[in-house]
Amino acid sequence: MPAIAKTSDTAVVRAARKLLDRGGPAALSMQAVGDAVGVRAPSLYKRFPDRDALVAAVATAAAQELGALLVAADRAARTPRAALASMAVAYRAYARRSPHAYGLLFAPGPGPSRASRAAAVAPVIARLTTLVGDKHALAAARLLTAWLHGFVSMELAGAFQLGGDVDAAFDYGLASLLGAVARA
Amino acid sequence: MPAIAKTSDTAVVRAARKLLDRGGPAALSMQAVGDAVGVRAPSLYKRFPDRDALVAAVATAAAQELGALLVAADRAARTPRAALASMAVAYRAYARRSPHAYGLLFAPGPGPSRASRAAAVAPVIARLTTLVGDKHALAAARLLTAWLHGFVSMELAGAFQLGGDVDAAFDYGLASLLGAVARA
DNA sequence: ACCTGAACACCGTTCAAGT
DNA sequence: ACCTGAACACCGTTCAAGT
Repeated sequence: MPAIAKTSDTAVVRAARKLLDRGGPAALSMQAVGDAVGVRAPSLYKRFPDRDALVAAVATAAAQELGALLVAADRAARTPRAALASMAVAYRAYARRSPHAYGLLFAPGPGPSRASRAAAVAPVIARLTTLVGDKHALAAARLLTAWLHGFVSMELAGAFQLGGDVDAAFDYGLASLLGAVARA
Repeated sequence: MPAIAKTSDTAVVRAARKLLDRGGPAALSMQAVGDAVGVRAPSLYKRFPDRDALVAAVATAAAQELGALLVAADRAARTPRAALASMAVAYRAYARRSPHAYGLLFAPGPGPSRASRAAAVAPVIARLTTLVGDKHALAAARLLTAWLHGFVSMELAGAFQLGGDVDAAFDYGLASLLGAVARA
């Protein structure tokens, strides 16, 4: 009874992510993932209880990836305000670069683990704490992250159809919000 | 060749919406919709080219429904600022009452018609025009609607997991934004 | 003009059987 | 311990045949 593993959890998640990036959620089928890692679909159920669990693992990896990018953007900035602006730009860039993976983060259905989602927002909360104080940091973080998520998901959905400069709208929104929270 | 129609476009959309409300997108299957209107699934293709088109029709109806609620909230208010606050509350209430229908409005995949989506936001833009002037109305509308959409979709996804009062965070965000746009 | 049953290709998932 | 083929129930969709 040798029991040779032909693949691994991480290889499965990586393959699933690639299929998602290339073709959206519908392309992430158990059969396609199995093909990509050289295994039949039923074998995947030894690693993940069902498709939702696999999708959730992809979402968790995406949340970690985004969190790492925000940390990097935060570190490269010199003032709290510049750090928040830099994280906002990095956030939007990630969503535009990986729209399907981003779409998993706050969608109904299988989502990232609580820990990974909390970790993704942690650097934003940390900066806001130094900027507005403990008392308002959480509410301010929710204001900023809600706007960020709403803006990029509307942008990805093509909901900004009334013309005008979308980049300018992003800058306007960011400046308004940073001004508003600094004043709180 | 009598050709008796057993159902109608509006009855199909209504049945699809009910299935969506009750069981989410997965419950909106062509077979279930056919059962609900007393017809076999293939007959639905005489009315809608495919499932996405039917879902888009449900999304369009939802956008019109939300737009009408915003207009009503707007009309009941006495000042531009009160009207905006009232529309924001009505917007959130709609999303919480009909989360699956709301989820269609800005999601990837089949969405509402451009006209219906524009109509849903029109009362917000109108109020902002009187409040901040033509020049900033569009950017201000995008700030407000992006925050609204982000807030309610994060709330629906259960993304506010760090505790605190979510209602208070909504009020804080709304007050901050109304202050920010009034100042612009 | 609309409805139907039969068929096709594709899902996710279970499970007994292999090594 | 992991992998497989076969099977099941369910999809969306097409199409020839009915009235």
